[in-house]
Amino acid sequence: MDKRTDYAGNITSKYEGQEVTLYGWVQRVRNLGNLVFIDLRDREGIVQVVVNKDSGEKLMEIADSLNNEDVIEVKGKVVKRSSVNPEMKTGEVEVDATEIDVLNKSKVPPFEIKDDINAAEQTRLKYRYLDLRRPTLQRAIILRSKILKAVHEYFDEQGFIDIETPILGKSSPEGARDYLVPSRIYPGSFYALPQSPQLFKQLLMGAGFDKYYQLARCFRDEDLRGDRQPEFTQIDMETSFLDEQGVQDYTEGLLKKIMKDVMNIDLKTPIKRITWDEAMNKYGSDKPDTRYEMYLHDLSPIFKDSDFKVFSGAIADGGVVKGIAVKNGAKEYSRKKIEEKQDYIKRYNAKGLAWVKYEDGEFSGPIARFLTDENKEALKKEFDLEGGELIVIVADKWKVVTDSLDHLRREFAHETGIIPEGVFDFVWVVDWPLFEYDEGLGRWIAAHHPFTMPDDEGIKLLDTDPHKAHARSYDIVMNGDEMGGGSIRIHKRSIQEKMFKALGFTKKRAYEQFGYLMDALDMGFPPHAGLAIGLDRLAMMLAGKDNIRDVTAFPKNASASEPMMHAPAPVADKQLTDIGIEVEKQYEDSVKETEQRLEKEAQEDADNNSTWDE
RNA sequence: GGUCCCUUAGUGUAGUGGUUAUCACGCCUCCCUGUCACGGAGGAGAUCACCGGUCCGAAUCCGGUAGGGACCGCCA
Repeated sequence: MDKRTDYAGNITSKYEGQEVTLYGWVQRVRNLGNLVFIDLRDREGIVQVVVNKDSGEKLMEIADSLNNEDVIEVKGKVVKRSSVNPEMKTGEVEVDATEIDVLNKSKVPPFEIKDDINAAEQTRLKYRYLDLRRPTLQRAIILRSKILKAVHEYFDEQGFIDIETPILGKSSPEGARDYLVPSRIYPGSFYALPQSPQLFKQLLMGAGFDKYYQLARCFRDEDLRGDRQPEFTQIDMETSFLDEQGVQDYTEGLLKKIMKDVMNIDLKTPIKRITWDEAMNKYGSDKPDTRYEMYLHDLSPIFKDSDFKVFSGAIADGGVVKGIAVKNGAKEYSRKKIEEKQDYIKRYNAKGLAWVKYEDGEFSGPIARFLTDENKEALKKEFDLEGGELIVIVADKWKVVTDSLDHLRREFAHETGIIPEGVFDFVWVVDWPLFEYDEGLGRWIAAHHPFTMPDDEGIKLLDTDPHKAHARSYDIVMNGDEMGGGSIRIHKRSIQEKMFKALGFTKKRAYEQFGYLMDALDMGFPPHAGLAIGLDRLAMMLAGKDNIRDVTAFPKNASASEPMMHAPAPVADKQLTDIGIEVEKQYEDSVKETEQRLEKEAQEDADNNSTWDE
């Protein structure tokens, strides 16, 4: 293969007059009879190749025979175009071809390789290598690579040491479900893939490495979402002898570099801070979108004695009444539209959505008649009403109210177009509770993880009233999405033991699970703290995508399967025998079905496409 | 574990009981020397996901299965 002069997408006027050799894919052929234009595409962009009858009959024949996605080598001279295309980076020039070699023909692809397609997720994933040819995905994957580069550079500059931790680890019942890996040598025993390298990185502090970082693969066997994959990458860091401020400074330095190197944006630091309490009260969320206001207002004082039992009753039952005012929402939202939202928030267990409109000095809507003059004045004052607002109110248990209004706030903001574009608004959420109550399990669990240091007051509370304790933890949030989080860790055995006790561990179980950690803490373990940033989500936000799959080269679909290679898939009986595992009877049928489906697909593929003569 | 939704040429879609199953892009053939979402003329391409039921008649209604999507739970 001859040496490529440059990427097709880089052939600008600086190559004018030069003979060039290019490789790439045929994006499009425009055949005008005795004049043929070929758009040649590679990862950097597109350049126009031109062939006409002066180029010779043979070249015309080749040009005429080209199909989309054929891979070709083009030699030719870069010349000025007679008509410039200002839309293209390479639009001032074109390549007057002297030679075109077809390196590999392409069948007609299942979808076109261009940005504005909307092929089904399934099809895109099945032909992922084609999907990844699309410029928008190439840009996203390249952007991700730039983030990785900035991360490595930053931590190296700051004296951090990149240390790999095991992928085959030990299962721990805390937190998310583990992916288990059966052991052949110890049939019946299992490794677990790490949910995060949490304990390893702490132990590395114990080992004296002082500043650690890693681009760590993490695995969680939980249901997927648009922003959640079963395997993902964390930008993981841990430091010794630093408090919150120290870790946050490093984080801000990192984010500043990423924003500059990748986006060419100067991130202002220090990043503002908001307490967890304030975030919950003003935004209804522990990951507040701070790009716009539309705050939640506590209306409980206004309605606690109201004749409207929905409100006063909720308060009497220990709940709250909160609302948001949507500017210009009165005209925008019909009764029907509001009722759709009411239906939606039922999934957060909301019983209903109360609403009033304020227009021309008058309140209207279904609950307007319950409002006393005093209520009306109070609402005007509370929301600083100007006219034209839609006010929506939820009265319920605190959690239901915040969940519902968080959702509504985001949706109203989106729909009324008040979210500024191109803004990356970071905020630290600090002063978290140490524990949260898990309704499902019916017990208290660690809000962050069990190795998080309580604040000074919290350490005292561990003995008396642990669930009121606050944690020395912090999350970094951007545009309403959690980017990362971390904490000061516990570095003393006594506190760690109290923590396990408060979480309902028995001494026996704590030592079975984490004895090695507590032993380590007793042997000169330094105070330490750290943080992890979710790389995938950060890349997704910076790439302007709304789905994490678009910044992951080979993602799983929403049902945690991968339609190209077909993972997960049944394995040979011999493999199961080796590890001493038997598939339960109840799953035999579905395993067989899957096997048959995969076999059939492979057979059809071979029948239709194979060149293999048997 | 739960709720809701989807499945019609290669792709995206229209189609609410009787149609020759709609349209666009793509594909194929021919014409065309300045296109760049080229243009023009013509053409091929769909057992309407699968199985069963209701009906004189089903892409359409009902039930089931499979595959897929969104969300709640779960997950930081």
